[in-house]
Amino acid sequence: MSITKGRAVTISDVAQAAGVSRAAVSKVIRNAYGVSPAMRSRVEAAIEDLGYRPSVAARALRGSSYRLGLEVPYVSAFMTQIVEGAKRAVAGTPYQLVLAPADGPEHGTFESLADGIVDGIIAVAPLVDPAWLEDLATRVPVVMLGRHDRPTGYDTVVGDDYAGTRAVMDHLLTLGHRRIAHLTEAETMTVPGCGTPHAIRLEVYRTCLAEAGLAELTRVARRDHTPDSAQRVTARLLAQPDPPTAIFAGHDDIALGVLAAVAAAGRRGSVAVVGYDNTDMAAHPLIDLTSVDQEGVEMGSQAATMLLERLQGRTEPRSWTATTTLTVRGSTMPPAA
Amino acid sequence: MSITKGRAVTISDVAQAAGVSRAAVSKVIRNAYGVSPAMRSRVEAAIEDLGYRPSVAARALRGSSYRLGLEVPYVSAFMTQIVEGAKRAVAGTPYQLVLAPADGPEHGTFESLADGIVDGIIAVAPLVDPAWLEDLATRVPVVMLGRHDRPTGYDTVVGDDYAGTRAVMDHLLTLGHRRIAHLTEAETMTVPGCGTPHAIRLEVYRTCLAEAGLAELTRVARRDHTPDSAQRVTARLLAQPDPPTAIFAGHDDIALGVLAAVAAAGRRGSVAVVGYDNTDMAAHPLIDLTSVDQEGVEMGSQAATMLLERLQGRTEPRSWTATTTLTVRGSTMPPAA
DNA sequence: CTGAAAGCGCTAACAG
DNA sequence: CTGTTAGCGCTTTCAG
Repeated sequence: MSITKGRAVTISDVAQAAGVSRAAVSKVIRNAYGVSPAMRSRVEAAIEDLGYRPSVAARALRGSSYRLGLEVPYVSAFMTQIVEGAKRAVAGTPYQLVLAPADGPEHGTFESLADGIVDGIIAVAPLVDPAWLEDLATRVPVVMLGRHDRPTGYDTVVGDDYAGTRAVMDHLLTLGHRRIAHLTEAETMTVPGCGTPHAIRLEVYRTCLAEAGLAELTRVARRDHTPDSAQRVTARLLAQPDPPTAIFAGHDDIALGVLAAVAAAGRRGSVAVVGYDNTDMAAHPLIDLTSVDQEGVEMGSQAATMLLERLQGRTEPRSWTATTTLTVRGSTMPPAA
Repeated sequence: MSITKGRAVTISDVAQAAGVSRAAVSKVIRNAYGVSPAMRSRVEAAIEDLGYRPSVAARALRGSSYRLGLEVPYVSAFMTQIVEGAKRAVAGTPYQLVLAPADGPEHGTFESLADGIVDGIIAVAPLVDPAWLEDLATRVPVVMLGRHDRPTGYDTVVGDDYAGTRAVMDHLLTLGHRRIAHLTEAETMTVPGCGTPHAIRLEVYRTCLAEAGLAELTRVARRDHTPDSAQRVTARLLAQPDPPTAIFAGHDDIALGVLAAVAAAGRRGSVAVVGYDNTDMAAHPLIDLTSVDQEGVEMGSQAATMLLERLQGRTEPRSWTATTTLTVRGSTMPPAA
């Protein structure tokens, strides 16, 4: 790789160095049909020599950028799983993965992000308007991760939040808990019928309690986006008269806050806590959190694979649902006598 | 926002709809000089109406893409801090942050990532060849995060690994520890003199022990990239004759593995453990890890700010060093009697 | 099998 | 103050 000063080397430089036309170079790069072996090797030598790299911008303008955009609403342990899976699926293909972090709690920033410079988009954005996504999907392939819609224009990858939540509630009820609280995200994330995972977990939580004849013991708490919110909300919950004997957290990050509050209240081991996502921390012996595994890595991998399929021409929508498994650990126990 | 089918709306569509030239539209978008208020509002209406968004690819080809690339070698809690800081610095500017995860432990993938489609690059890549970076920096502004070189062509942001490590060792030695092991990354990451944080932490660890007359008690262990490696290495350490009474982990993620192994060995509370980065988990009451804070969020913010300065024309290299603070928690105690 | 030419959507000069 | 023009680097017909 040679050291070039200033301006980047373009396809013209390569063509000149190899004594061929720009089109010829283009063909070599893309392994296109109709290049003589002799020319190919000459061009490849020139490319190597000059340290040429095709301009993504120019390629994108003309056709594809070979970039896949992964929109992440926030950075969390679960997102790490998704990213890991997507990385694996993309490895070995000519595509590169690019992450676009949503810049804050405001909506709509999604649109401006990867858009225009990627060949396809994986959206982990439970709050984007489905109609808007359908529109976007007419222009660029889209895979939506984590919502239970059945769209026509794009693919979806979801966890089985119904089964997962039922497993949680069955577990807690079987242990003998009756005062089971649910600590979830802000109301905007759980609007009934909006199809987000948290909306469904909440709905199933309610249903399960009702089925067990415990509807009046339903207790839903929400965290906000301030630091340690889950912890403070839990503390308040535990300080109430008839405090819950079990707390079902919307996901592991929330559960960590719950565990912190439980520990701070000196109730470690006597209040059952369940999380969701089975992140690495849940398995840590000092945390030892019962949690629902929903194959996060596999979800990311499936999403990326579906996107690649679309890029290869598939047009009919597909949907993939992850299997959930309740991983029981030390954070759940029967209610204190 | 109207629903467009298929092809995206271009600047020509807007120009036509507003009855002006494409150049006029371009000027409006960029707030450039020389547009009458009347025309401006007409154009803005057309933009709104058609749901026009400028093509990043086309802009990049011509000039700037308004994208800043943040190269992350791996997704971790510390990276989360960096990203958070960078996001804050970029908020309110016309720039968007884009993350490029290195695709695996192989080297060199860095180059192909954000490159070509971003106006500037923040590299959190301790293993990239500095000469190569200097070359890259002649073409696009670069801020290197986390390495103690004094380059000429780009900016750097680092933590004070000297002071941070000294604080750790002083703390442990003052507590009375003598058999202090250091659990760090693979050898490639700590090549002496290579300027990575881990190389320096290792070097200072050695120096401090030597200064304390304990050079022969130096014990360096390394984790590899397999899952739970830190945990297994720690278990081995603890099983040795004369096991260490304190373990200084290269960063918090390693420390979590150490804590797990210590807990598994039933030695919780009798083996001191120190981490680095002061991530969220370190502060969790169930983890309660003594750790060095190096202002991760501020580092990310500084890096992005420096990049923006470069984009505004600064050319002389700058460097910023974060302050380190040892946060003492329950994971460190005097050696067992 | 190879090269010439026409744009992709946008911006930056310049001309009106 | 507004419009015309000439590319940015690449891919893609279409002739040679």
